[in-house]
Amino acid sequence: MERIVRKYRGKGFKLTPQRIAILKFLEGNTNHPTADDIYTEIKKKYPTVSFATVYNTVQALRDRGELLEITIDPERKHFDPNPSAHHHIMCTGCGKIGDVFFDYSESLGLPEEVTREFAVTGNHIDFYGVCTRCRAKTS
Amino acid sequence: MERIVRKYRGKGFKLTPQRIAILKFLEGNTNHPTADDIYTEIKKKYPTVSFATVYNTVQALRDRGELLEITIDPERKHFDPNPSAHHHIMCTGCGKIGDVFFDYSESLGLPEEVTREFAVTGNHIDFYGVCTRCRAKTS
DNA sequence: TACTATAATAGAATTATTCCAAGATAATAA
DNA sequence: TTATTATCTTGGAATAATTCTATTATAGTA
Ligand SMILES: [Mn+2]
Ligand SMILES: [Mn+2]
Ligand SMILES: [Zn+2]
Ligand SMILES: [Zn+2]
Repeated sequence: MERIVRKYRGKGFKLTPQRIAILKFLEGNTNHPTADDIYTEIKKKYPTVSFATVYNTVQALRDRGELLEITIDPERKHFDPNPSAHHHIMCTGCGKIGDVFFDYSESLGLPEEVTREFAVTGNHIDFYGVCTRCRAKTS
Repeated sequence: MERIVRKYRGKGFKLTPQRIAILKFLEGNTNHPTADDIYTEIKKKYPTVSFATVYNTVQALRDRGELLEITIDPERKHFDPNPSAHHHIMCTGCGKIGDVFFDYSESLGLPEEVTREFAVTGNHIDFYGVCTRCRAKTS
């Protein structure tokens, strides 16, 4: 917690109790929570917290490059406190999202008809699969 | 149009005028339209068409593997009448989505810690970039 | 301790998408 | 053809995710 406070204080990022709670929840979190996941968690300690605060905070973090919005799930956005370039895999059974830490950049050259039209700035791979637990169920 | 009718008739896919109009609009369409794009277009000829019909139809097509739902745009779903495996690139300026026809499968091996947990079934790459027109504007 | 820019909040508004019940019609077979 | 019926279309309501707004509160700073 002290680490978090130290990291953000004095960077123009105002640290309120709600924000600190959100930052603590996100710190090292690899579950790729939704806005509702964050809201539900913070509400335990701050029952009056609002969705507006959750969205405001993740937007502020996103704008500072501290957090990524993940689009792999067609139903809703998921948030990732790890802003380093990496990819994701989602279980088509339960929706669980896992990390894929591997840099494929070297392999992702684009056809000339694409580079003629687009100046490429980034990429993200969505993998799909079935997790261990879901395989156990179905079999 | 006759080709479309021939393709779907007798496959348990009931062909109504609205559906034929949607199929015609999608046929060969590489613009990755949203539900609203489809609705707006069909409404020109069938002013009473509803969003329910648009969504019902794209769902029916999706379930038959004739159409893909694209998640590259965090704001809304886009639909792609080309169900063959391919990837996409979106302009971060105007949102335009282009196709990337290249099979990267060979290069997308996954780390063992991932394959230990997930049985991989598919992948899709989102590329980001800036299109020609947007580059012209900004410079 | 006072000041002020910024944040938190409730709730309304917006937007995308799904659901539902009633009427309409495409496909099929007599 | 015509009758049958499963499926589709439709308007509108319902849901769900996200954003906006006006007001009140407060963190950081002087
Ligand atoms: Mn991640
Ligand atoms: Mn495409
Ligand atoms: Zn699973
Ligand atoms: Zn553009």
